[in-house]
Amino acid sequence: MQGNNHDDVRRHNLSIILRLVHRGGAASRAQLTRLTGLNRSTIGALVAELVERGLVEERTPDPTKLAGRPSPIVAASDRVVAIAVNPEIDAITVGVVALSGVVHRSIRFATPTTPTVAEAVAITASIVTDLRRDLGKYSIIGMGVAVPGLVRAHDGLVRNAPHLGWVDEPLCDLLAEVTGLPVVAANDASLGVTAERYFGAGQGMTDLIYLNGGSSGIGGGLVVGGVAAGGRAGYAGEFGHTKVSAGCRTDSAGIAGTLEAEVTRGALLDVLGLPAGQTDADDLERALLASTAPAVRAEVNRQVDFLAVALAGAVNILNPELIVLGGFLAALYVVDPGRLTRAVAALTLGTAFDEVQIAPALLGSNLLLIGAAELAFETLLLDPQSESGNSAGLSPLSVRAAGSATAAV
Amino acid sequence: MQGNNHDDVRRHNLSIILRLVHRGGAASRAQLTRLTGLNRSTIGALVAELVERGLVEERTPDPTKLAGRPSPIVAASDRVVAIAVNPEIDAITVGVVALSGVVHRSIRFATPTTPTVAEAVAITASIVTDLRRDLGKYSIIGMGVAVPGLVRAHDGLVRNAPHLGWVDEPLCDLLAEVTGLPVVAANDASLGVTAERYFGAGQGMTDLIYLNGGSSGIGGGLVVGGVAAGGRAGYAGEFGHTKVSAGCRTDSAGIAGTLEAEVTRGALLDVLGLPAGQTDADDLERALLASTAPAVRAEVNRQVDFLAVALAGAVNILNPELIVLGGFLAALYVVDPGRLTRAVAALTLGTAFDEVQIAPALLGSNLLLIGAAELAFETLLLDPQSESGNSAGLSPLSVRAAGSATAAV
DNA sequence: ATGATACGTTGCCAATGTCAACAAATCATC
DNA sequence: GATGATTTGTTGACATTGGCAACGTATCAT
Repeated sequence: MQGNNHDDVRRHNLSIILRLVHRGGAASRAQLTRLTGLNRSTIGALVAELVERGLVEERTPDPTKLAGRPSPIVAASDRVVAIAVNPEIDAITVGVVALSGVVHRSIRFATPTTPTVAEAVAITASIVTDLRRDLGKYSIIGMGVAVPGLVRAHDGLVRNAPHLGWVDEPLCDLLAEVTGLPVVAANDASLGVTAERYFGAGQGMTDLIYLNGGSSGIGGGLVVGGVAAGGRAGYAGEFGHTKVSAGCRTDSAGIAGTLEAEVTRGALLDVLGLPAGQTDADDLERALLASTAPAVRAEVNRQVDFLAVALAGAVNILNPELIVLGGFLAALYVVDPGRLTRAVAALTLGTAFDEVQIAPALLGSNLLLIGAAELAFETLLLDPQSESGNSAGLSPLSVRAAGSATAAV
Repeated sequence: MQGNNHDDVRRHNLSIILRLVHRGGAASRAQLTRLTGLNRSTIGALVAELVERGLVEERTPDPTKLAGRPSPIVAASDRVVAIAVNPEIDAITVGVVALSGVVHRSIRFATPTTPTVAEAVAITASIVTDLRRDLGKYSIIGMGVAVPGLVRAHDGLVRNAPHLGWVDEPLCDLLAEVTGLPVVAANDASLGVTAERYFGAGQGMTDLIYLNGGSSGIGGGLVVGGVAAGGRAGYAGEFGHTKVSAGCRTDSAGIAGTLEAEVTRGALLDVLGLPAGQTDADDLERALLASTAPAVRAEVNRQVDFLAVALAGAVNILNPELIVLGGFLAALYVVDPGRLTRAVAALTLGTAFDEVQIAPALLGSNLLLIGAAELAFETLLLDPQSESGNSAGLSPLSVRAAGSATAAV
């Protein structure tokens, strides 16, 4: 059933070390020795191989104030990068994320209309071509795409992205053909939970669920037993269609009484009297916190109570350590944390589920870029001996536009 | 974070081979070579070690009708056994299950009243003592307990078994002390899904959910991404408390409108006019299939529709390959498969979830024994080099009572 | 400057799976 | 019934890998 090993040992050990410095940040060789349980000499040899492959760099030790020979710091390379892509209804965002976790670039290309697949591919290809010119010294591992819709895990086919109007589009193949890079795609919320799990609110946890509230609905992802759950075909995490009421409001799939039908950003904006277009998640949160209007409070309470039903259902089934809320759901939680916590507790098996925590998402606008890049890195992390990317290009990266700066191209 | 390996290679390979012959049944050495991708000589050496440890046996080849030297058949031992225990409200069932999958014994000890923990331990200890006398030639690996309630994964503490009235009982420790065997416990429904996954309706699947309807409520278990999901503390799978209606009937936890409140065996028996005590799942299924009364049909439809809400919620979140229904839920499904299938489809994201299948549980009365034994075997399967049980006893096992025979002791 | 401590480096060793050559056991054909 | 083809077990040499112990090295404390 499962393959076995001889040189798999090496691959596995290289994989573990690369994962540790990628996800846990830089670590000394001595720390790696303790974390892995491997011998000092082995760690030395393994790190040497990773350095030779250009995947990690060794720095002179930090001043540690401790006796003994200082241990070199091993850090994931800044030069090994993945391209992260996130198509949305009004823009295509392309990011350059390094194995070290640094987001070198984040380019948001606004589109006048909702992009078709062909447009999205063309725009992405154009940005990538420009980036390659700038990214001379960098090694591009591959491309990860965060799609707001159902993505078939098997081949990255976009089965249905309702808000983009994409149905059965071979996005991965198209992007791979145009860019020559290996391309992987997944649902955006599934990537969100990956990002939060490794770099955000869920660090070190093995069982967590993530719900994101966007302008077009509610999606999510889950990690079960340390494994990002995709389900049979990669469609897992559709929390938005959980039935939470007997009401007749319907969601985007035409199902009545679901979480996505009852809990909406639009209803919050309406009751606050805010315009839909220019209000982002932070604005909404501020407005909710500032408002004392009874109508606002009533709507918040109504939505929180429905959210609690969906969360309680998931908690009873999955018994997670942590529930991470993103987008406007985070705002809903922050406005009245006690109400949601109590409502969930009332609907779950009391004492047994006391330990469940709820937290807002930590990663902001970079969430999806980090998640998509992580997807692209996964191949490399699984087998650091595989051909490590193709560094094609000319000049070094200029330093502008680091972080999550937004720039038209 | 994760340990690494040197001799781990051997352990891993031994583990894989033992798993293959345990779960997939006997296989020839040639088949093992293909399945594992290992070399013939390696398979030879590994199998030899397993034979020496008494974990597998080699038989002369079957007549294969093919050219070439016949390959010896490797089969998991019948002599290596686990004790499986399942306390219920009116009986304690103890089974002897071999690594080969054979259920050597199944002993149901009826109790006049709901057993306390002390009684359950005493009864089990007494049966095990008797068994040991009979099981001379057998090697007892350990004991697995299927508990109808919440079991903390960490240490096997029974947090809350409402129908037995057990709260925070260190059942594992008590049984281990009395019998001297390593004891592991888990929720009964979680073990049910394990059994169905390896030996029943879900063979070879990586994403499935299992719901069991018993006289005292609805529990379940899930396998996500090939891993049996326990959740943070092992409480995952409590499907019974999913909210499915706005009604005010309450479940055993006092929550209104849940699956367990609306979908009950009792209501079916009432409408059928059957007595609660003597009707088992098969009787109920027969009665439901035979009845044409409108009231019965109406109640079935009502329950099926509520069941669909809970299943749809789980499907949207988990995107499983298969839903396995056990106990009276299987009866509910079999009476009108189309209705449940259609109702679930209507509440999930159409096309994307078309492939979800629903099936009744395959394993009958042995389900929990097999699941509990699997739990006990897990240690051995993970590391076949660990001390493989203590064969203490005198005379060989008499051949009576194989299969699922029920006998008082 | 000396010692203690902690860590990297080096060479040797043991364990394990692979490989190739050979032997064995079956079937098909004459 | 003998021969060849085919498939598989067996055996011994081999390569790779991590562990280990001894030694060298870099820091801190006195």
